[in-house]
Amino acid sequence: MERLRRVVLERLMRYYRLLAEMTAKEPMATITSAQIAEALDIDPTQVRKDLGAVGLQGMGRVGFDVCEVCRAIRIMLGFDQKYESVLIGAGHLGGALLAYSGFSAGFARYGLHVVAVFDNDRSKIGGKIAELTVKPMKEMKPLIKRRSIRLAILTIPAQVSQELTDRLVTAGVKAIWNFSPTQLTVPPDVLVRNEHISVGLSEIAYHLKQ
Amino acid sequence: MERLRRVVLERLMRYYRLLAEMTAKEPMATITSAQIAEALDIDPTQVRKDLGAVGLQGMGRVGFDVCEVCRAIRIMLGFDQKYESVLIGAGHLGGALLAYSGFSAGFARYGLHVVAVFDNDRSKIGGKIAELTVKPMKEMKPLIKRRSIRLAILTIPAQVSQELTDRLVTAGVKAIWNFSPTQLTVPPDVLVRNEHISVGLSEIAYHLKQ
DNA sequence: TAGATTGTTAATCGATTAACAATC
DNA sequence: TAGATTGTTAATCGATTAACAATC
Repeated sequence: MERLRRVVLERLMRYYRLLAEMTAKEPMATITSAQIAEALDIDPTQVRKDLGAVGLQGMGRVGFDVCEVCRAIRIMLGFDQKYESVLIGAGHLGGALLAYSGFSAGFARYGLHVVAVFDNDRSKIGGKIAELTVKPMKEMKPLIKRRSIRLAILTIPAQVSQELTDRLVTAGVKAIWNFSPTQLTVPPDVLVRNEHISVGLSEIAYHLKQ
Repeated sequence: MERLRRVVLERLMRYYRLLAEMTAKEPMATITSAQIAEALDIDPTQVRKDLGAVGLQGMGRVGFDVCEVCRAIRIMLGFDQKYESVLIGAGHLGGALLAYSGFSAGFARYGLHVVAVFDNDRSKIGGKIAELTVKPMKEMKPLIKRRSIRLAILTIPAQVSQELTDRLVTAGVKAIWNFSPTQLTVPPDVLVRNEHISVGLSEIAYHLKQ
């Protein structure tokens, strides 16, 4: 099976969330590509292509089986597995993410579990955010190795994020969810997913300026 | 001048941040497209095209004047103007964004200022987050009209976000920075910028699954 | 001048959309 | 059967990259 591209993965996630939302409102057995396309404002052909890419087959005149679609996406994207992760940076944003990760409707339903929080700030170490005690950075590497953790979430200031990244990679981390507003350098087998929130401001400011 | 596309705006923002970061470390008068390209891992031609799109001209054998580049981007993207905005939803994420918006190194340097926070939750109303007092939703519309606010930041649960959006649009808002994990419907003159953080999880989970 | 860098045109690449036969 | 929907191939569109003459 060919490796799925980023845009496809993102659309699959949207389909998945849409179906979860729709079935929560009212149960439904099947859905057509046109219905999905309309709800998400994209082309129906695109939807069929994407669903085809995860091995799904629709039924002529009926559409796709909702349960099958959800199951296929869940398996293809890996939501059926459990990913333990560490959060680096116990600031406001870290706290917000941790709050989401905690309950079942949050990140947990995609398999993500934060098992520890680390920070350099002495005033934060020992404190609690969302059930977890903030630990000093020096305990980071041993814990990652001991629990074979492969994902780290970065919510620290830009200045220290590259140095931290190097340490995380050395410790064995294979994916970094980067909320620091900076570009990170990593080996080719490590994935960095950037969530540079302020990038969105460019579009907003430009629109409001017009 | 042709309207700039989203990808171009996002890259311009990256150039801007990169230059801010680099000049903070050590002052520099000029920079080449190759230097920018290498730092951000993109093609040098792309950089020259983008800078050309904001009216900049480089100098043969020298590159671009750093100050000129920053100034042109700042003006083109509208960072030199001031945008008053309201934050809807006084939860963890709202608090995190507000914390960023407060100080000078945060959103303020892009012209964004949050002037009020609203929430439906009675236990939150009257409380303070980052210097601002949380206000009840019914005060939202009058305030938006009175101060001619054109931007709203949405950090509320998905269930109520469409209804809130309709009210915001009626009140006169022209751009919505949407952190709710849901698709919003708005008139064509209103911009919605989605920051669906969990979309990033699709890429991460897929990578870790391999 | 020689050489590095720009600016621009052309070529490539990939993603989206259109068309339509196959299917239920 | 008739008609709606899929799955696939072809066409379009846009974005990225390559090539190279012009410039300082």
